[in-house]
Amino acid sequence: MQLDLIKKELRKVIHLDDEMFQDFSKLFRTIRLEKGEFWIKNGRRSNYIGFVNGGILRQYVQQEGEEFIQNFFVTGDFMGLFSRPNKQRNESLRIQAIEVCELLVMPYERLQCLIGFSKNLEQFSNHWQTEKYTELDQMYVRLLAQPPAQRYRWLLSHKPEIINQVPQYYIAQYLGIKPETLSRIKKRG
Amino acid sequence: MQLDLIKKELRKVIHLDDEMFQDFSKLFRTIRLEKGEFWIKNGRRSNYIGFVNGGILRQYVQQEGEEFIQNFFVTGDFMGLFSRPNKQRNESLRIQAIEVCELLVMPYERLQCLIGFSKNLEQFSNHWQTEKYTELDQMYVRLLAQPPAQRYRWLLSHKPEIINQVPQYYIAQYLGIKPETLSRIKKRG
DNA sequence: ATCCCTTTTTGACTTTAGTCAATGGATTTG
DNA sequence: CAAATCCATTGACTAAAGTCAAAAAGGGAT
Repeated sequence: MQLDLIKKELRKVIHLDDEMFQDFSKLFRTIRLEKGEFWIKNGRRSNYIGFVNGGILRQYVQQEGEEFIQNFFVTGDFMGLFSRPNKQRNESLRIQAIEVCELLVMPYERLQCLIGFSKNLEQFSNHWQTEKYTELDQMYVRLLAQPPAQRYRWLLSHKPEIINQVPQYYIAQYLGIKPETLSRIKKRG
Repeated sequence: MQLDLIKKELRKVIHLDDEMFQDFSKLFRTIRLEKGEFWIKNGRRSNYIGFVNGGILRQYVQQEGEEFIQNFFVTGDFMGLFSRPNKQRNESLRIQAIEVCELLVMPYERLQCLIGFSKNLEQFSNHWQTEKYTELDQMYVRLLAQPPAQRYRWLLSHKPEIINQVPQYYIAQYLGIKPETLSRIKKRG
């Protein structure tokens, strides 16, 4: 099990000595998702939090036959830090591997338990909740205030890795436009 | 100071006996905002959390001369439960009283301190963070997936109090459309 | 390389929301 | 009360994105 990446990501946020990380890492296990497989299906909330150790996933909902992407998870992201205490799950929510992915997963309850023991992990949880909220809030304003072409330019300059790794019709679903429109935006510049 | 409402709202979420509430309530003070006054201006994050004891406010950003409303706060809402640990503040964020408002406010640090002592208040904080995140997430999907007319109908059936208390051009700013368009939507039904 | 399948691009046309300007209603102010 | 102001509505027009269908471009597999 390759744990350098998650250690590095955790250490961006909290102090975590090797011994603590040792304890922490014992609770993880690795799973592999093939392209097209789901981590979450039909809004069924996962009992696990997950760390993307490699690959890329999309979180989307289906409405009237169309798919709308809320978020991408790329290598180095944590998934599910918010999903747990959330009662009103969305039936159509799915998280799907866009390409082969390796995830490190841990039952949510265990994280809760660890957090109970360690002030550092509580920081970690708080940090990520706030982080995710802020991110969503900013995306919201973008969607509300900016026309498609600007949203695309933002994505281009702030998340180039997504544009490189993901088919264009997914990008379109993320930007809230049709693939044809995205194609035309790219053409105009 | 009229505290029945906040007590009721708190008790929806956590167990809080009269003695605890007594302690808690000592830390609040009341402020009155006239119509048009700001609780937060230029993204300057407030050191206070606030409870709307009466009235209604709008949270909005300005971009290229236009205003976009992210959220309304109505009687019974808490404000600022997320704002604290948030470094990258948005310069143009404002929260403004749409009509005369009465707020109960408390320094954020004191809440933090109380949370340190009381497991219940930690629950409270967690509950609200999750609540707010979920709400925003659902609004996001609505904005991404639904056309203006559907978004209006949703507002009509789920937040009628907003439609009743707020001028239509604010509703339009909230729905991401122009007032003229909203007018036409209403006409068609 | 060719074939097949998927994705992207392109074109013509339709639908939808935005823009600008004018009108009408309601409320406030002198 | 009339004048002024603010907001909502309406109409004619423009701009933007969606739709549908076809063509072009990639990307594997054999």
